[in-house]
Amino acid sequence: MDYQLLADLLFPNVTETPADVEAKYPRRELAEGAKVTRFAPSPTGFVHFGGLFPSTIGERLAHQSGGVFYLRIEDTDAKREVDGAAEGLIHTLAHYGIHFDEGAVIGADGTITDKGIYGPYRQSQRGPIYHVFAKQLVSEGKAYPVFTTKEELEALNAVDKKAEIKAKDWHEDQTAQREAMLKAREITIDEVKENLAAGNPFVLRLLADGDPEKKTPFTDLIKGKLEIPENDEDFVLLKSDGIPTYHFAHAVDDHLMGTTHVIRGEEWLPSLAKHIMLFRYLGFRLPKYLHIAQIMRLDENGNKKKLSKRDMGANMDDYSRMGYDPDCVCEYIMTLLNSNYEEWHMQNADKPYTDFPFNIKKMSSSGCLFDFDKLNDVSKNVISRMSAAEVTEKVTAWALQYDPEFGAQLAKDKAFTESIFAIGRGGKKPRKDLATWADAKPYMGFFFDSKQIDAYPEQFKHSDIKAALQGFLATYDEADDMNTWFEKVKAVAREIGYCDDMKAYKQSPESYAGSIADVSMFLRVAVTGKLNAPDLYTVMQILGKSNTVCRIESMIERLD
RNA sequence: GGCCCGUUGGUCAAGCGGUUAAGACACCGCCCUUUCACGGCGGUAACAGCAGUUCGAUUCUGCUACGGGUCACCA
Repeated sequence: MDYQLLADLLFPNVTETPADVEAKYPRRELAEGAKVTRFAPSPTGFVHFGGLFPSTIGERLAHQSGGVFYLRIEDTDAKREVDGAAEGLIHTLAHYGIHFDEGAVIGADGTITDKGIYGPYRQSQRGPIYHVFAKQLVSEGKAYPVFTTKEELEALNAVDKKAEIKAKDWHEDQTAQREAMLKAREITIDEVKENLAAGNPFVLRLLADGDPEKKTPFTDLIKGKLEIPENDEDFVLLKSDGIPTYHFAHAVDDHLMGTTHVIRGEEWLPSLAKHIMLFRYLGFRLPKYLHIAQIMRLDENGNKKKLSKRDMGANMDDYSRMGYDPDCVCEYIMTLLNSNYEEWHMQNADKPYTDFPFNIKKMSSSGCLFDFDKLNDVSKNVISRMSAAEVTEKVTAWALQYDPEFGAQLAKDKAFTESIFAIGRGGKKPRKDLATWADAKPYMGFFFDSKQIDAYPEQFKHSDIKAALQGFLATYDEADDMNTWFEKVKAVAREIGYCDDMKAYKQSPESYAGSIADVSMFLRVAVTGKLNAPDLYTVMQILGKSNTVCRIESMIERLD
């Protein structure tokens, strides 16, 4: 077989050599140890949690080492592509603080443009580059074409691959595939000419020389030492439309773009042998690999399942809707990525997570379950450290978008709103009431809306409650300091025969009708409408005298 | 079904041949406290199983079980 002739027949228009292409993409000049990483999504939908994970790792590794982090759009499957998905991906990533030095970026006009000299950064625009290397492989006898008629191709595209594969008898199918593959390898120049003349499309397959009985030792930066069987499958390099498969694009692009570390999900582990073979065939140096474990969820039977796009907590845009701050989500991701992050953070509470010395060795090799409890806890901590002004701004912005009525109330008097969020904030032990911005309304909505009122516990006589409320109003003075205010509440308690000292009350609760705690509760419900609320004195101060008195008076009326 | 990866409390996880097997979340109890939140103290709870190597295995090896992934002209 004259391979050069075959190559010319298959790729008559390709005149460049690999060396020509290499010359256009010079090696990056980077400091020792600098890592070049990338995020390479296919634009088939929104960013999901499992995608933010590797991109965070890539961003950290690159930027922490003085390297480059770039975005490459893997749009080699036109059938699955979703309009606008690429733009959405970039926006969502930016929302979570993931910024790219290079690659496909949103230009000033809102459309995607290339930034950097290693482009194009959209694989659909790199066709000619792939063909140069494909031709090279053919000319070396390392790849060969497999023709189909257009009718066969249509039939192929019509079947539901997933369903078909699931129903397969594996053994039988693999034997048949193997036979077909071996037969296809024996194509002759004449057959190629005939097919070409007939206008039949072809796929280009790699001629695999591996023996699966032989294992190649391989070290993955996360999984550690692995043994992978050599590849013996003549996998597809170029699809019949001339577009490369993931495998081929991965090898060519990551080589030309100078990727030093490939970060991807562990579902790629089974095809690693293919990639190793491809890099060898092409004479490329293999990058380092980090195969990260999948994020899991619990299915209805209690089994772990890969967190898929439709699951609760998968779509990153849902987190915005639920009111999670991106900083909180990033923080949570860091705790999942590096087990020592929390410890570091406790000692460096004032530093941003980007100061954390991210370490590949600390990454877990097994998949973790997504845990909202933990996310909420992390969020509460992050938010508790924010200033009242920051919380005000963020809650308002969130509410304006997702709860406009509430948002308008918050925005109406910014200083008032901020004074509410200032309660218990700023000290050594700040309150932790909010995990999400959506928690704000149940927490402090009573400042704006006095219609929701909790019922008083049944054991208290309305006459007592009423007497307490009236007694309080009789001496209430907004100018009182907290101690004076509380002394007055105590006096009210005594007047209605309740104990004004908790220690004494606990000694013999049966001696009293109730305690100072109950009197406080009478007032709290009247003022806030709730059994539980932040410090009552402060609430009254913020609410102001007329509001406070008005609420108590209307409660007195209700009790009549 | 073949191949690959994984398995420490409910969850996330330290550990890297000798430990009373950390810590965080969740849960429970107590304390603080006019409620809540915060904070403090304490508690329940784990090395999947079986062999082997070893003076000694959570740690090394093998097998089994369970879980996950993959086997497309998808990524």
